[in-house]
Amino acid sequence: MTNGEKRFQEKINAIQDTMFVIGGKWKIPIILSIYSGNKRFNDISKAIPKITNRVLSKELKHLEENLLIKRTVVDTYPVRIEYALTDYGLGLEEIAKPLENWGRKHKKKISGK
Amino acid sequence: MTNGEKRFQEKINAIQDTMFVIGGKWKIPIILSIYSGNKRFNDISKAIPKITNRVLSKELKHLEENLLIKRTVVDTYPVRIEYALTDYGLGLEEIAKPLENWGRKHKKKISGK
DNA sequence: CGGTATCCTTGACGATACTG
DNA sequence: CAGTATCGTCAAGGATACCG
Repeated sequence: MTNGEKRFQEKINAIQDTMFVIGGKWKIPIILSIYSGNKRFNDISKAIPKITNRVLSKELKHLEENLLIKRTVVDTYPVRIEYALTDYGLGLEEIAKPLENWGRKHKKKISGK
Repeated sequence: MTNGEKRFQEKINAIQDTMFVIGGKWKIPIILSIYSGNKRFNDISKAIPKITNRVLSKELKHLEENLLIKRTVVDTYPVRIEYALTDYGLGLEEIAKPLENWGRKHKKKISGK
């Protein structure tokens, strides 16, 4: 494998790693929902049209495992569960912004303007 | 729907549009492969470990429909087919870079360094 | 060389019901 | 309130063979 090919493979791997973490239909919406102030399971759920409990639950776990969000049990009675972005999770802004900008541009382009 | 909610939905839509175009397992590798100099079907194929003809064929069509690449029939004998990024496709750099950078950071983070 | 055709597997996602 | 459990669907992707 040449040097160029090696750098090429590393690029691909890095991007596919990112895709694994934030890819799929729901991860970014969930992150944005929490980012915009929703803390509790049902609040996040309501903010995202059409997501089901089952899927939300799984995605939250995935995001927690990847250190992007933190789940906290607030010790009131009855207990509340709160989700929050970690500092690390806030770093996603760095990629969310470009993705959003590109999407807006693309829509115009494809719709023929 | 409040104003904040509306902006939130627009953000999500823009990002999901982007994901639709470049999401999935192979689109970015294919784009990078062409970007790095591969023009012909079998060259692109060889540069990307494990991709099958069927999948590559479908993805190339998808990318062409979204105006990111251009397919040209070169009139030699026998004819050659050449793929190239469009100017518009080159604009993907704007999102590929952040995705790559974030992926590298994330790998370190998760592997515990 | 540049693909199609067929068939198959898997995993993401959905619907609905239920629970501590 | 914050999820699980169960069952079902569907599309992305894979394996292999073949074609003009």
